[in-house]
Amino acid sequence: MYPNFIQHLKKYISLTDNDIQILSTYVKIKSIKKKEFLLEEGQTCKGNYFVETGLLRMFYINEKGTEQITQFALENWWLSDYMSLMIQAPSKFYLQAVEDSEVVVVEHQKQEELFEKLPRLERYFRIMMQRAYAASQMRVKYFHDFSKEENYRQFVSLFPKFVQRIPQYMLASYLGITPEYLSELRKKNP
Amino acid sequence: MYPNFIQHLKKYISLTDNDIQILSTYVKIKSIKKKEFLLEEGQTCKGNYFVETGLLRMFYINEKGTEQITQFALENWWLSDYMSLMIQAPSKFYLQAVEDSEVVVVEHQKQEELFEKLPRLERYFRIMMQRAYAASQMRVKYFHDFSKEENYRQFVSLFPKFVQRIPQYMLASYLGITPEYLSELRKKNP
DNA sequence: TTAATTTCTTAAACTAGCTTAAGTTTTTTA
DNA sequence: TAAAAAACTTAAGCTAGTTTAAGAAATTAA
Repeated sequence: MYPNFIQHLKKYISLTDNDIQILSTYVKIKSIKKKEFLLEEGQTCKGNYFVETGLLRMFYINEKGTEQITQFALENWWLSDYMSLMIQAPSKFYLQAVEDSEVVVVEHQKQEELFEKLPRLERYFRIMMQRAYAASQMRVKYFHDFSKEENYRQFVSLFPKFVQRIPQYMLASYLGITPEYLSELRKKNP
Repeated sequence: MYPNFIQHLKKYISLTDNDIQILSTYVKIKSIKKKEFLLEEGQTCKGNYFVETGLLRMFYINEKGTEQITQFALENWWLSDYMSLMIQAPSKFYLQAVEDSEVVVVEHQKQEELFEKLPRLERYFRIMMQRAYAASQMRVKYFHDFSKEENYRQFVSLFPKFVQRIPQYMLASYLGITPEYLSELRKKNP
């Protein structure tokens, strides 16, 4: 059903077959096609999403009306608008599939019940949130540290396979540069 | 001893007097003077720090040799280099007191034992990490969304009292602008 | 396999924010 | 309370990255 999800859980906490059985009644799997949305601006975020297969992006529309991508999520990553999810308030973000994807959904309402049944999951999610936060602390550093050009070169050399899975204008948006400037950088030194 | 810390915990989880007694054998309080360090570049981060009173900052030295502040932590906030803490590798960051401060220290070695004794703390830290990550998701948005000038005006109007506690060059560093440019912005419209 | 749509490129004019350098004001220390 | 150190200001010249506009190439749908 969702082998990556189960394997991922087992990397951080121990789970019996019975635990997994219980878990299965609290989460569901959802298939979404490329360009479909899990969340749109103005909606309240309903769930925390684990990418079983595929690729998601998080973005918002800025005041100029252009998409600003803030995150991607590949296989084995969690994605959500955690502020909207936590306080159950309308989101400014969109969550959308970049490729046809399978996601494991933990709905907000079910999450508390799930933690009561399987308190060990608090530990798993504590580790996930700490990892995500640690990554975002590093990202702030890179963001300040490097020029846009250096940021681009760094990204391409660190994640070459990922770069092949997304159109160039999405990479530009994620890096916070215009597609025109990215094009210039590639011409200069591909 | 650390009333803010205990009160903060009790906002998120229930704790008996006995729990608090156990807790007290796993954490310690540390007084640090203005400009003293909790962590310096090259050291491995040894603890997670809760600001009982005072004000801390996190920064690194960039390739031009200037300090780049990435975070501040006021009363009731946690601060650490979570990547260094998690993987116990040398840090690129400094953690320093901006004012004389009292911090509650949860040492990395003790943390796992503490979670075994008081598993409920996993929940508390899960919530703390989720809050921190949610805040950082919003911060990425503001960072992209606003010009440096708008970012400055936003910050000052949201946190006027905080702005009074830090020197201007630290605010400039946090906002990612030069002190000279900040000075110009203030002249234009204070 | 053609048309429609989406994505990418080129180049020139422009601007937000930086650099440099010198001077002034405020805070800390002796 | 004087001297030293730290923090802030001013202004001119500069550059990384944007904007605008038009066209070319690649995907997708019919």
